[in-house]
Amino acid sequence: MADEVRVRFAPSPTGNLHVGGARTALFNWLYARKVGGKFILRVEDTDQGRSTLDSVLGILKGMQWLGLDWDEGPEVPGDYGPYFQSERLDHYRGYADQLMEKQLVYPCFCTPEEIARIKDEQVAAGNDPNYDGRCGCLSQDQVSKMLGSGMDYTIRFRTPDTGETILYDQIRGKVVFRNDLLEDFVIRKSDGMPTYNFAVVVDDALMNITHVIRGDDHISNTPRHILLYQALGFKLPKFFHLPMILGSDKLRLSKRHGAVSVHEFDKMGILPDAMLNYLALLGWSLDGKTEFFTRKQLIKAFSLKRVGSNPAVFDPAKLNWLNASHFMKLSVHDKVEGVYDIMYAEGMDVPDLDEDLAHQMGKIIKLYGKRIKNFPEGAWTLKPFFETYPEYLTAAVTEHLTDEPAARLQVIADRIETMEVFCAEEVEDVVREQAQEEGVEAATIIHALRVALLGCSVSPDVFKLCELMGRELVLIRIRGRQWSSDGHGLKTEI
RNA sequence: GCCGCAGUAGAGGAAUUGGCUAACUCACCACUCUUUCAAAGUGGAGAUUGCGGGUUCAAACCCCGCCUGCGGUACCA
Repeated sequence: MADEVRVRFAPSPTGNLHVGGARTALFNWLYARKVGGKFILRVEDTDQGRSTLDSVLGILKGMQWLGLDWDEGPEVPGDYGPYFQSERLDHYRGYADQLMEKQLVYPCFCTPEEIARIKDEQVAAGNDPNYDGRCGCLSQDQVSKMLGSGMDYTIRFRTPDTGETILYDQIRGKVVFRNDLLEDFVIRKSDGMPTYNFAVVVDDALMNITHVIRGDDHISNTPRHILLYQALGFKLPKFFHLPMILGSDKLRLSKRHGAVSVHEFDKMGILPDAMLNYLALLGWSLDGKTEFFTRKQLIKAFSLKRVGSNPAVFDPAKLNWLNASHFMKLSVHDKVEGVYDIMYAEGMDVPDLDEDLAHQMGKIIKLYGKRIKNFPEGAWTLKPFFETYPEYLTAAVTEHLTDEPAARLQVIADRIETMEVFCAEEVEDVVREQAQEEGVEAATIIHALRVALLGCSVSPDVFKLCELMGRELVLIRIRGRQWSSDGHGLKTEI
């Protein structure tokens, strides 16, 4: 099992699971599932000020919604736990001590203010604003004395002054960093917590992570990580730096661009599989042609070799299109359930979902076909079928339900009432006959009828609609109200 | 400022990695059919591959310079 692939997603709980994080998680998960490795979820909560339990819960929920199951992590015990960094302090302390013994790190007593001043001075002198490593030159005596006095201190890593650190990134290739440009960086904060740069390295090594797949915002931190791996005598994992996901203005994706956290997409009616599919297309492609993937197909097709290196703009329109493709593949049964859930959640007036209702809803959904592209749309589409009167759109009434056609509908209603068999074909016959008798286009009656029935001017075949609504409801809608011809919708209620 | 990454139609993104007219998808436009709408049919437009040089018979691809965006330069991750 020495060669087992182990990858991880390591979010910091400072907010909900967001598109960028979800994509990173997805690529790790896909790779693990593809090669039969392990996918680990680790919570990086070393920032005591910003980490919250709510965020942890939100992230777990987001992962679960997407169906990105982890093999080790919160709620899933494993051999490498705990999986919260705040519970792994002993490890960091142990390795920090080890480095201290080897003189590879040193305590730094400078306050943040002093550091800022040092850097300002350096800038003023025309140098790079790097910490000058002065505490690294303190004598043993001085150090013990200051330590004894109970002063706050951080621990800094002594970076080499010469040479280069080379990252062989599996996506970008060779990236060279000059060591003299790296300042002695902090590995432990004065509150005793490790910094990110230290904790990732210790944890990735201890958890036997073989492939580090993360956002490319970490690429500049990687030389620090490599130096730490070397200092600690750990074996280097393979690094993959994924391109960023940007907003429409090519700026880092944020709330300004609309929905960014996965639960918002859930609320919009995006299906988890569609979200996964779309996210996969951001930075990865199979052949540039295939765009639709089920979860299974994605696992099968995915390859880190086909991950690109240029940032991608998040396009909600394409997400919606892809979502509709996934939605269309759903069974009627699934659509009914999803639509019902939303109707219920939205407080629409629906009876309990029994077999009859499911059957009825299924028929409507089938009739609407591709017009319904997601659950919320379905809910709003079905709503009028469960009310006495729909909401009448003024524009629709004004256009199609003026006095004349409205009057014609009353005649139609009378004929509908007396017809022997109430069905689509019969209603259509009646409407067409009526149109012919009055010498008008059937379309004008059809349009009027549609608006009378639904309140809007868009729907599938009206006659089939009638059949689904049932004679009683159709009559109520035609006769129950009068419409104002001045364009202001309803005039009176009878 | 310094260091790093990236730049192919509006967006995603292909191009056997030096070789045909730079694919394909979304978005957009037009026309058609219809009972309105539609992811229904048909067609269309949109790219000096960021810019400028160079190497070559041949450059999206290699070399040099520049520009732009982003990231790092934190006791954030």
